[in-house]
Amino acid sequence: MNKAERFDDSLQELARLSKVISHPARLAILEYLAKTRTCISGDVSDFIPLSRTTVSQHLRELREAKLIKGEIDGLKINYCLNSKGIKRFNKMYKNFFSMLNKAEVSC
Amino acid sequence: MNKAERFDDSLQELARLSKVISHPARLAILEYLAKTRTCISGDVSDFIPLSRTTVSQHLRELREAKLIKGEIDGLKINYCLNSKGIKRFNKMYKNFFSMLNKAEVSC
DNA sequence: ATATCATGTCGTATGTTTGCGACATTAGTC
DNA sequence: GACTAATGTCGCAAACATACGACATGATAT
Repeated sequence: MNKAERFDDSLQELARLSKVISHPARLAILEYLAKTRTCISGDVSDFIPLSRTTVSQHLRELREAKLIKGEIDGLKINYCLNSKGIKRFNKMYKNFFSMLNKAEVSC
Repeated sequence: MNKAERFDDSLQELARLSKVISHPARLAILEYLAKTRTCISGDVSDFIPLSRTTVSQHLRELREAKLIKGEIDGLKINYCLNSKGIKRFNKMYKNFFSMLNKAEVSC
């Protein structure tokens, strides 16, 4: 039933990345990491009103999408924003939307 | 089980809009409308490799998110991009990501 | 009025995401 | 080595999204 593969690669990737930021918990995690630039470890879950398990899964999705990265530091893991991945996303987004914005609209 | 309401309004709205563009069919529809600036009616479904029913549902989501609008013209409906809604989305997106990009990263 | 065309909505099957408790793993501490 | 702390992974249930056929609606043409 998944017919996504019928579409263009670039559309698919933008869709995939958009899906990653389409959950408020994941946006909240990104926001939190932006604020605490010292990339505090997984006590992200103290800040986010969800169980540790759930936060851990959201962290994984963000990591897999390369929007954040985690560095092991003994027992803890320091998560922080992955500027490279974020820039890549921004570029794809901009690309798509500048196309939309340039378009003439006739109704 | 939906705990989304625990999050900030602005995060929720950005998440909601991101979800709308998180499906390649919906991106393809936006791209198509950008190309055929004459906002051809629902023969969008001839272009998109999905059934008319499914396309109609995707159109509705785009409409509800104010990314496109439809104008009834006799029997047909002319869909086209809703620049206002698109700009609003762009603004929210930019807002959020400029915050991320300004953030210092220390790992 | 009835036939037809362009659309939309409903119902439903199947797939995906979310949230979480329970268990597993791995690093330091005594 | 046994203990605890910080994480991660598994497995399941509930919710949500996707896709589509079948039916409903509404405009226009004959």
